[in-house]
Amino acid sequence: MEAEKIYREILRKRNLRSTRHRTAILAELEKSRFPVSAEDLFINLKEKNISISMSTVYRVLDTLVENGLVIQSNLPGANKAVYEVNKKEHHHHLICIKCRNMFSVEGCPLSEYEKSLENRFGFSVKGHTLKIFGYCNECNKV
Amino acid sequence: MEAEKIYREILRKRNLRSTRHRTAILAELEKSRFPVSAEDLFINLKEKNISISMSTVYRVLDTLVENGLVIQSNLPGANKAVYEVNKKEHHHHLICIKCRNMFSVEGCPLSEYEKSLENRFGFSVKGHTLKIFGYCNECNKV
DNA sequence: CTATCTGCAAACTTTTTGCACTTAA
DNA sequence: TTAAGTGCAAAAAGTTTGCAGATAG
Repeated sequence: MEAEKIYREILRKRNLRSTRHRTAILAELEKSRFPVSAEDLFINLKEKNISISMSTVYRVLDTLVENGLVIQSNLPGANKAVYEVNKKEHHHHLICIKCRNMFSVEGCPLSEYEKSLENRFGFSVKGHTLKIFGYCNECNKV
Repeated sequence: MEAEKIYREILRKRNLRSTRHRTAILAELEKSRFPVSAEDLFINLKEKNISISMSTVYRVLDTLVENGLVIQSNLPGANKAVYEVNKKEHHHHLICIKCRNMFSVEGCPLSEYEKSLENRFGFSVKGHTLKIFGYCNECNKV
């Protein structure tokens, strides 16, 4: 149960109570290769015989998002949110328009661009999201 | 009624019937400085005494999106979609986290980056969305 | 012990759908 | 004339909330 200790630690740092559900959801997000919806989480936890309700899933996700542990985003066309752990390394997403999987890529080519926006428009940049759409390596093969 | 002719033309090119509602929604989107929700459109049209129902707004938006005339997107945290005309010039969005307005910026710094993704991951890029969050010029002044 | 978390059921918001009627071409 | 568009009301899908009971610290 090393992993569980880590989550308790993370939560404690933010003055958040560490509950069975919060650690379970963090663990679940941590091990997922790509962002998942609230319902995905609900189903995954149920499969592990963790008893939880949708309202708790949403409430836990809300607190985790508010505390910067989790990132919430929306795919165009899908009218539900997806969630992923906030890896502190800034990253972006490759989204396959065939299999709908979402992959993370580290690194970011935008810092120069952001500076230019501040100069041109007086817009002070606090962050950004970049999503790249296309066909993933697997789907290209087919 | 020059403008109306233009929309009829645009629709005809795609083999879409030109209806009062389609041209009205296109016109509405065209003149909006930033993306609007289905409900915004509904209200704006009602204010102009154009009789329309929400289902028609959604159905019209769906066809316009399918035919590439309109772009649909979702802001994280807001659980509703927003729509804008698809200006063929590729552009990005500045989103003010205070006043929530969304501004368009032309130009794009990402073509080199996209090539590198194709090389590194075998991911064939078909498009991307970039949203920049921060404080707009107005909100910075306050 | 007590503030916080949780489950349930109900409410709310956004979007979709079936069907009868209307309209563009 | 007729295939496509529309309004209405109802349903679906996603998310939020109030409240009574459970739990972490």
